[in-house]
Amino acid sequence: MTPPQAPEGYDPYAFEPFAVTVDLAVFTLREERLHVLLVERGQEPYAGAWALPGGFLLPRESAEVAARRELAEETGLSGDTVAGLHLEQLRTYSEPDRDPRMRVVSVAFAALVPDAPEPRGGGDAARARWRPYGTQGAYGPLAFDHDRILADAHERVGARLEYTCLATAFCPPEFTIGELRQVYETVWGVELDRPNFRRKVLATPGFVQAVEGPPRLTGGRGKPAALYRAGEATALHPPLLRPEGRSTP
Amino acid sequence: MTPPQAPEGYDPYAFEPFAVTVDLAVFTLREERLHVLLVERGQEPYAGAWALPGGFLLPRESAEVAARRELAEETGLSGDTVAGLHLEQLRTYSEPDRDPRMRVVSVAFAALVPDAPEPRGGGDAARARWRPYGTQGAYGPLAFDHDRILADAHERVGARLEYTCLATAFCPPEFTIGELRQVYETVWGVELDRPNFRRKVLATPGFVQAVEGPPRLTGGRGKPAALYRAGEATALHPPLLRPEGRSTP
DNA sequence: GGAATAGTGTCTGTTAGACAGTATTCG
DNA sequence: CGAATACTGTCTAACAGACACTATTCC
Repeated sequence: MTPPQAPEGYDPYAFEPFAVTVDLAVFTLREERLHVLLVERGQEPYAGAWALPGGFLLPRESAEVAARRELAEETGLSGDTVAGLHLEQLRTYSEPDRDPRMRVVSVAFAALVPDAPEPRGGGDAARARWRPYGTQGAYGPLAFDHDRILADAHERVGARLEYTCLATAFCPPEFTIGELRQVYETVWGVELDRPNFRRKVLATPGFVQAVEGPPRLTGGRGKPAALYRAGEATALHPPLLRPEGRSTP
Repeated sequence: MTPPQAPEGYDPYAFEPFAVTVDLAVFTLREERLHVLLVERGQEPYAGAWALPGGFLLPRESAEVAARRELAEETGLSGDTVAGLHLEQLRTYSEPDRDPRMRVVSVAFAALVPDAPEPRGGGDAARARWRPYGTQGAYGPLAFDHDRILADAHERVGARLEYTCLATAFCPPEFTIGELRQVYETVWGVELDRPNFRRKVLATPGFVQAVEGPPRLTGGRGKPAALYRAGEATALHPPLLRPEGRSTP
């Protein structure tokens, strides 16, 4: 809400202040593996641990704006590039002790990046690295409750692939059906039947649209594949369900 | 995140403080119509306007705990009852000017209540009323950005009915298939084929389980219907899609 | 009996899944 | 040539949607 029971001339400083931050689970596909962007913490608490990128909301920023700003800072990508990326609010984490220093409420986002340039640029980006998803254990548990946030983000992205055209957000502007299938296979961790996947995608109006021009070789082997662009549709009807059949409870 | 770039001994009071609140979109079914719980504001801003119930997070409360506390306060329901209700985090609204008084970040929740006792009890509950959903216009626009939050909540609940067993949260502990169908029809605003709906529900393992005992008359007419309880499943596979085919983009 | 609701059975067009087979490219 | 990938076609079992029909109750 917004304070119905707040006293009339209530004092903004009456309560212990809350800090509000954004945390980002940024996914990309590199070498047929799902990768996530992590930063190494330089200071306590959790100094030396890996964490999701993120930061404070500035005084006149919404969480969405702050998330895009942080994304640009951490990846070194241009503002224009970041403006076109898929960014989706996940949920808000507000357990009182999630940060030992003070009360921090964090709005988590999931972002999808098509290609994966190694983070570069000044400042924050210097500490950011792409890490294969699922191997966080190799880097020790993430700082704060970021393991939980990351797991939630992965589950959400997997579920969104079923009902939306989100998969194209992982692909470059022009892509082959095989590359699109790779997105599903990599995120879901399953193998899909190639002919059936192709038929399903092409039968869904607005999912992809053919691109004129010469086909492209995939990995140097096999027949060159036709190219497609993302279509106008955002939702998938009927959905493209995961083989096993797990959904978001 | 949680401050990676915060200066080492940073001062929690350095920034203008953010207030953090919860807003609740509480739905119920009364007389075959979807109703939402609204409160009438007694003070500026938006004095006299209707608003979603909600309130500030207490210093050591998570958003979920605060939401259940507010729900109990506004409805007059017991803590035990509220503990069993379906409560789902929607998203967080953080536009800088959503509250003219100060910076307020609000975590919105959607809640589903099976029966609809008129709100009673002291304090806040006195101002709360059930209002038919879709007629907010008759009461003027809601305060703050609550029209938007309410619309988002409705869309989310509708989408969740497709993929989860959520519909049983609108029903009393024992219900008929017809009552369950009413939930879908009312929230979606469509008519469903009775035999097909029945077949689909009974064919989904874990959605409902039969209850021994005598059937119950529905509305005083027709054949008494068998009773069911909510099953163990939380997800619906395959999903029960809306006839038209709109999903969550 | 008429109206209303619960419940059963049946038909049909669509679709998902499996899989055989052809086309094109690289080494 | 073999291996790998793209693409086409076909078969089958399952399912959604439509709808006819019976059963049980209140008026």
